[in-house]
Amino acid sequence: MYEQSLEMIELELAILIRRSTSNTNNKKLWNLDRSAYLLLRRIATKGAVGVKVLAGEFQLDISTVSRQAAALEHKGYLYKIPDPLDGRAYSFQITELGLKELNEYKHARLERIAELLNDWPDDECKVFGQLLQKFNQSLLK
Amino acid sequence: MYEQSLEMIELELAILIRRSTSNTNNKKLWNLDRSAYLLLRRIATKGAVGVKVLAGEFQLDISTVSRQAAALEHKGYLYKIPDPLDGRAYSFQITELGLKELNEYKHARLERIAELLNDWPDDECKVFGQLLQKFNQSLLK
DNA sequence: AGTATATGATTGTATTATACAACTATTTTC
DNA sequence: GAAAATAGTTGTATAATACAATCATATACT
Repeated sequence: MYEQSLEMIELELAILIRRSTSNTNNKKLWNLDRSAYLLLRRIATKGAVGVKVLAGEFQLDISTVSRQAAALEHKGYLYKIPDPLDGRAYSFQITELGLKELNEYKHARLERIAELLNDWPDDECKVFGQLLQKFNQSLLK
Repeated sequence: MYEQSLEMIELELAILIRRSTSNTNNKKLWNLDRSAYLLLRRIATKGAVGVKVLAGEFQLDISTVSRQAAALEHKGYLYKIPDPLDGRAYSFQITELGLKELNEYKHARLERIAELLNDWPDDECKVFGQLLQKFNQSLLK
């Protein structure tokens, strides 16, 4: 009984990752994510930070985040602020353009997901969100 | 109310994909997946098929699957069977070694996930599995 | 104060997963 | 039997990632 749920979760997680990382379908809806989306979102909601902190939060290598942030800076979505207390350090802040892009992208994602869930009852959506959150929290440990 | 659940699902899905595709933590537990695991699993449970069918099922490009299958063949996990009716076509079948590898890997995954869910009540596990499955099905459309 | 060590960030290099395009060898259609 | 379609592979390019080396500045030690 429990074992059966476990197997189901195991399989469905594998499938979810598989479908979400194939470019074929979702193209720009699940792929910008992995790099830019959460980064922009993090900065937009919790303010400027340096790459070290970001890398810690995302559990990515610092070099990876450094490149991502540099790419976003290059696109004009982020700008660098030198740390006044530490000559080595910078933080990245989001620009107006970055905020605009972020909101458009988020909006597109919400629309797409709403479409997927359009025949789901409200309480299932609620539970699904909560369980995903709970699962993600467990992944941090 | 509904909007709030939607936003939560949207965010948590992004986080789940993010965490699952970083190499840092899970290393070999979420990364072999994307390529080999579901492929081996598919062949083990539903029998030999060619790359075209696999690519269709996984919504990947045929060339991608062709390389993945070739890699697994090279490792001795799969072997190629020429189609007796069509000189162009092959199907891949799993070897004893492939089956062994698949089971070990699956076992490791189940263990890891059981660990993550160890304090979840049975009914939450059950619902989580069902909703993941339902969501994945909606992704096919 | 001056050297050694630690730290924040970037850059070089390699790997993996992917897609698209070109190609080969067969098969199907007309 | 020629033309078109199809199964699969291989060439080439891109994106996301990690690890190692490096640079510049800070901090710690004596």
